[in-house]
Amino acid sequence: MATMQDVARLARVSVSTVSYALTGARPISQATRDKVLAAMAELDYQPNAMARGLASRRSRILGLLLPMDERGLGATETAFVTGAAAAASAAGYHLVLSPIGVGDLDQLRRLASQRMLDGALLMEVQLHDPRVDVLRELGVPLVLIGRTADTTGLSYVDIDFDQTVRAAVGHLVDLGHHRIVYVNHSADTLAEGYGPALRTRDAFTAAMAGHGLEPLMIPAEDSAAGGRTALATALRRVPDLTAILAMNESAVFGLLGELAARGRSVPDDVSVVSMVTSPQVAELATPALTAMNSPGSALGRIAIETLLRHVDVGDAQINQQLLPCALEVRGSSGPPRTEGTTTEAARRRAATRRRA
Amino acid sequence: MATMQDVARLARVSVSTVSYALTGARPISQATRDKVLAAMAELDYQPNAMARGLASRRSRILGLLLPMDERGLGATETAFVTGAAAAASAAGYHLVLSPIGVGDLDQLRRLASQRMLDGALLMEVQLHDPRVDVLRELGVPLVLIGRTADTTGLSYVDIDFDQTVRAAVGHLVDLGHHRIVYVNHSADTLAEGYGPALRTRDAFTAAMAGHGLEPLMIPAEDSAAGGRTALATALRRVPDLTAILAMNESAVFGLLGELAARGRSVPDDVSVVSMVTSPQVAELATPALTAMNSPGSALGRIAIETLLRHVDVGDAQINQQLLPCALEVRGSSGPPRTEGTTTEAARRRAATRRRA
DNA sequence: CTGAAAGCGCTAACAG
DNA sequence: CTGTTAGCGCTTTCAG
Repeated sequence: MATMQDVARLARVSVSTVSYALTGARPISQATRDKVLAAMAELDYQPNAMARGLASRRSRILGLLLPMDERGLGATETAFVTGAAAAASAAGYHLVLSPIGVGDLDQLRRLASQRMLDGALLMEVQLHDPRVDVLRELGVPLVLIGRTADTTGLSYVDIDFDQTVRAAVGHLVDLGHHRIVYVNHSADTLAEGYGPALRTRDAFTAAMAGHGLEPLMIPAEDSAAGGRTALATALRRVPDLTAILAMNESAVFGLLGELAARGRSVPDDVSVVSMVTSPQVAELATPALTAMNSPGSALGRIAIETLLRHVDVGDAQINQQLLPCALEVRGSSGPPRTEGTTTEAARRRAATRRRA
Repeated sequence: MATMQDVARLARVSVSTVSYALTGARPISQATRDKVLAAMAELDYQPNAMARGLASRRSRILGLLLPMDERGLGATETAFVTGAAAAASAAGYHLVLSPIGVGDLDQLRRLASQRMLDGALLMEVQLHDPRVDVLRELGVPLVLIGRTADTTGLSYVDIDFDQTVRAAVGHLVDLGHHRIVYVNHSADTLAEGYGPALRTRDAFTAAMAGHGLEPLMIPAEDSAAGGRTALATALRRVPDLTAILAMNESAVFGLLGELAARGRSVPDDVSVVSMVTSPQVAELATPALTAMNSPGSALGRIAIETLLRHVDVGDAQINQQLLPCALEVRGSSGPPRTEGTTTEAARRRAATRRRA
């Protein structure tokens, strides 16, 4: 493994010159630079990350703090990670994913106080996220993916839930739907103050009001069973509902299953629109889900760019940015049946159609 | 940020004593150790990772090389990652996930030759995986998750596909099924030599032969559409099939959707068993999928333990280990209808049942 | 524009 | 059992 000494010797310059050629921290004559670069190439030189980090007090490592629950990473999160990794790599930084949630504060504290991280991206941010306090206390720059309750002095990028919900409701209303039910995350999740659940709830209420419609939200556990229960509740409360907006990738599958079991066809009897969903997941359902596609990789890129600005200049400008999801119409949404269709009639028709 | 000097001064010992107290690389009297520990606690001391890494030529970082395709991380992979992270953390190492696939060789080369990684775990290993060559050349210890074609001199942990397939087929045969079709990954994936697809194919052939049954394998694209197409093909080739074994989490959803669309009920008309599937995903389907649960977190733990052995002693013993998946019966498998039931009759009965 | 040299904070001989 | 000290490989003043 060649060192900078070796390069300097071969190029017949001093080590500092090699260093400056590498970092560009001070001007170098073209002739010298060429000599140095040639020597580096010949020796297949790669700077030692630890030595560099020790001397410069910069690890060139950015952490992506990524709580991993048993559910895994959806395609949405993956797109985010991929976008972030590409942006970091382009800037000469390494992005390391650390499965650190709000429960692993000690681990985070260790990682940060060992000066391993030049900066951190927090995913799955909670309204009161203790990781923020830990990182601030240790002086590690950070950018949130999502938002805490109080975002003063914090940079973040997040989905524009308000606009996304408005677009989804607009799509359904344009199709002619009036009785639209919103299936959200669980009551516990709402009680915990999970931002996306709260923000979409409020956005749904506002969007429906804007169209002069009655908003009904039903919480659902993040599972197929939760979706089935939610559908039962929805049908009890609004027997003649014609559309469901869902913000719960797991529940939406149970919901579709239960709809089929009850003989309600999608989208003829009930339209379903899924929020913040990746194309890959939307295509898994039968029929494929009309969905609001999350801007995963753009979100990742912007987050890294913002973070690097903070890392490079300590007091960089705070950047708070929202990106909307784009509507992608697939098979699960369509115009409602004409008024007057009863539940019983619809069921009978569905059964008939199936036998045909 | 306190340094080791500060600790030494406060404890009235030399820096080397502090260092040895920290690493345990040489015996320390209890009294001295207590003094040092007290000083550390008082100063809230954390060793500087870069300095440590430079001096010891050990980064204490293990890389988990994890190609991220657009599909994301399933619950299976997540369990693996979580198990590995826990094991690494317990050993005082940091596990960093790097979204590096076989296409990002340059990035891997940089990471490794900058001496950032003490060792690496490779996921999604291909039969001829160039990452192995890069790491070996650079002297970075590695453990495979999966297997290359030639595994001499390589440690790996992998799923015991042979035993897993045998157990799945056994389950169906015990229920009374004879006409069992195997839905695998795509033809392209097979042609590329993707290990799990090839190994399960062969295991399926062997298992069926063991029961005196005819094996039929059908490749399917990794998507819902692929599953629908595969079902159509399967029914064309074996109109009276009673069971499907699937090794394709995406296709299995399309397959179930198509089965429902054709009025074949699961499991009454057709039993479905999904291989190497996590409980979370299995529960998403309606009915919930009988599945072979992958040993994700155990796999991760064992992989890390093996890797650390290689890191600690350069010429550690090669460890090649296979873990089986465990059968978990849910709603998608059951006894077949009695012989003689025609497709038409089954469809009619299904429709009737649904209206009841 | 270039060189010399003083560290960065820690580990690991080498001495006792 | 403990202390002294020479690096690890690089960055960054300070001089020229």
